[in-house]
Amino acid sequence: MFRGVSAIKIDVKGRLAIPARFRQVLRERGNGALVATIDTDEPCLLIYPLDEWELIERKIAALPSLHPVTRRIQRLLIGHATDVELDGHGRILIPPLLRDYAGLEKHAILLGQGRKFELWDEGCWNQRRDQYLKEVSEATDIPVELQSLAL
Amino acid sequence: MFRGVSAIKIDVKGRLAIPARFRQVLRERGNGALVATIDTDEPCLLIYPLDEWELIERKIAALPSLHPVTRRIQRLLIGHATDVELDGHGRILIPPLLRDYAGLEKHAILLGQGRKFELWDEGCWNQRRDQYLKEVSEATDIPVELQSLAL
DNA sequence: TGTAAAGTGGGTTATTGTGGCGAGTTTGCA
DNA sequence: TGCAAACTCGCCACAATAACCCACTTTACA
Repeated sequence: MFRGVSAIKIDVKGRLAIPARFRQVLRERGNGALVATIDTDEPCLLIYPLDEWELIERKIAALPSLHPVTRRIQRLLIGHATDVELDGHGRILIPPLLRDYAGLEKHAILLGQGRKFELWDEGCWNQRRDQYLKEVSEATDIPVELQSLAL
Repeated sequence: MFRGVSAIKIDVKGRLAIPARFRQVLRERGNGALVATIDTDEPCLLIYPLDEWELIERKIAALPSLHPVTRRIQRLLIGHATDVELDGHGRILIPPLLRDYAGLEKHAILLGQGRKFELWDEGCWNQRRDQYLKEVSEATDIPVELQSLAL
């Protein structure tokens, strides 16, 4: 499971270094092959190990493609999913179009999210995080499952 | 599986370069023979490896052609299907009629979509993508299969 | 504080993308 | 049937990009 938040820099060529603690695992699974795609709710990218992505892709592809919403999800997710690979220094190159989508500048935030990573532009993430914190503290309609969750 | 977005240019002669990462596969399957046809829902083109297209064509042809809707689908899909071939530089030539149908100008977007590609005019795609993103986030009638899909 | 590992930023080279030229072919028209 | 125009297609050249390699800085840890 991938955990934790890391501040990372993206160099002028669009490369970013995956934190060293994840590299060995990523190299063992699929030899450092990853897939980056967009998140449909937020301006951020999702990064999966290739094998993990293939599971999801199969599920998405199997959805009834006549249903307009699923058709759109297929277009967006599979359409944006791009293979990326760890280079000799544990870095990946984010394709320009995806960089644009997430508004990625020099400073980025990589969030471990269990089976995947989320990649945010730093400014964007700070804004969202504050907003989330605010929303959570103000929320009144908390699901019962959540209320019973002992943190 | 074909995946990922690529921004590509169409030259004045209507040629477009298939991204290099797909070429080898396309050459191995059917020696670079492809089929381009129209999408019946959206102003874009569908591009299949020839062998993949032949499967689909057979399925379409097998539909009960007395039914007016299938008759129309047959006309549209099979009628617009055009053989195209990778040239020495990995480019294909899109026939003028198909170019017009998809409103293809100089800047285009190629979307990998599993077993096929979709080819969009860039402006058109940007519009649609934003619309899809909006619709997906607002959608209420999400299929159960999709709800259970943990991204 | 010394050493190793990780992070960062170049420079170089190979590959890919793009536009242009020109020969050959087809099409349309007189 | 002959000619001109348009279209294809192969080829070449230049530009842009990504892959590779190396070096320096920073951090972590003994």
